[in-house]
Amino acid sequence: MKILFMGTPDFAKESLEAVNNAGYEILGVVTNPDRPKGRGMKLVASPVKEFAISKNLKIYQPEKVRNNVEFIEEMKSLNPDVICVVAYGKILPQEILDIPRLGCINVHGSLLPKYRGAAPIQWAVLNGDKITGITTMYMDVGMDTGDMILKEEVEIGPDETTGELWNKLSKAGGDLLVKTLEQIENGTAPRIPQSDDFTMAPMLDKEMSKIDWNNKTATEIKNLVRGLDPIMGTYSYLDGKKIKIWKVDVLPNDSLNSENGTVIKADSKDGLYIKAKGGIIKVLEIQGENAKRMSSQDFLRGNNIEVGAKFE
RNA sequence: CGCGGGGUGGAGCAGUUGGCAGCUCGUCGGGCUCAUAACCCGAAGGUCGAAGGUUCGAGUCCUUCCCCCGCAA
Repeated sequence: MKILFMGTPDFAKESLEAVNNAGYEILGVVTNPDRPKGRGMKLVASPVKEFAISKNLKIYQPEKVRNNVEFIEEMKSLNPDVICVVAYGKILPQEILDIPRLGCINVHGSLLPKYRGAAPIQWAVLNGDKITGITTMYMDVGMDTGDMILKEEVEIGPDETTGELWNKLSKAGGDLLVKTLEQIENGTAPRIPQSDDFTMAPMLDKEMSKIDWNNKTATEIKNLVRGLDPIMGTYSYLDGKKIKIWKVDVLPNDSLNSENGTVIKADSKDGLYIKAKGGIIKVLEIQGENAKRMSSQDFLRGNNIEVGAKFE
C-alpha cells in the first residue's frame, strides 16, 4: 500500500515513524514550510521534515494547498492509495481529499466527537478529564467531522501535564494509525459516523495563561497550570513583576478569610502557599523574570516574598 | 543582524562612584533537646561563564566568544 504522509509537529513525526517502521511505502511527506523560530528568528525545519530527511523521503513544503494547482497535480501524479494526515496545520480542500483511492486518514488526539479542533490534548487536561484518547477517521471537509475508524483510550493522571500527555498520545497515535492502515488494507476497517453531541477544542488563547485568582477555584488553577505546561505556562503579577507558575498542588481550604491571591506562607524550606478560591495553592515550580524554572524553595532563597503580598 | 534580561562557593541571589567577595539555604564538625526538617556555636567550600584590553588595582569599565532566560513568531 502506497502512502502519502502529511504532518508537521513532533506529534505527527511519531505517526510517520510508526508508518515507516511498519514497512509501508511512503511516496512523499508534506509538511509546513520552515518557519523562523525562537531567539534570533532562525529558520527551523519541522520535526516531520527532520525525520523525512533522515530517511531520504521526498519532501513537499507548499506555502498553501488550496487552489495550488501545481501542488495538487503533483500529489495526483504520485497516485497514493491512502493519505495520512496528522496535525498538518492546513485545512485540505475536497480536491485533495478525493485523490487517494482508499481515502484520507486522520489521527486525532481525542475520543471523537469530543474535542474536535486544534487543541484536543490541551483541553482534555485543562478541563481536568481523567480519560482521553486517540481516534482515527476518514476525513471530510468539516473540522474533524469524518467517519471514525478506530479509537484507543488513554488515561490522564491527576498531575499529568499537557506535555506528558502529548508524548503518550503521540506514541499511541502512531500505533493506532498502523492498526488502522492494516484494517484498511485488508478491508476490515469500520466506518462509524460521529454522533451529534460533539464538543470543540479551539486553539488556545494567550489571554488564558494569566491566572484569574478571583474567579478560578484552586482546582481550576491547577488544571490550568498543568494544561498549559509546557506550551505557554501560566503567570501572575507580584509586585509588578511577571512570575510564571509551572507546577502546583491544591491543599484543602483552611477557611482563611484573606483575599484570593494572597501569599499566606513563603518559606525557603516549606515553599510558597497562596490563598485561592476554595483551597490553597502550594507552588512547587516557579519562574521569575529572566530566570529559569526552579522549585519554589530555590526561588525563595534569592527572592524575598512577604506573607500578605498579593498575586494579581 | 527582530527586542530585551542574565551567567558570582553545592542551590538561589546581593555586590553602591573600580579599593579586603557577601546574604539566605545546603554540606561538614560540635552543642542543646525525649526528639526534630527547630534552636545555638564553629568550619570547609569562589581562577566572579571564557579570552583579551584599560588601570597601581577589575565581579565592577572596553572588545570578542560561549551558554541560559523572557518577549515576539
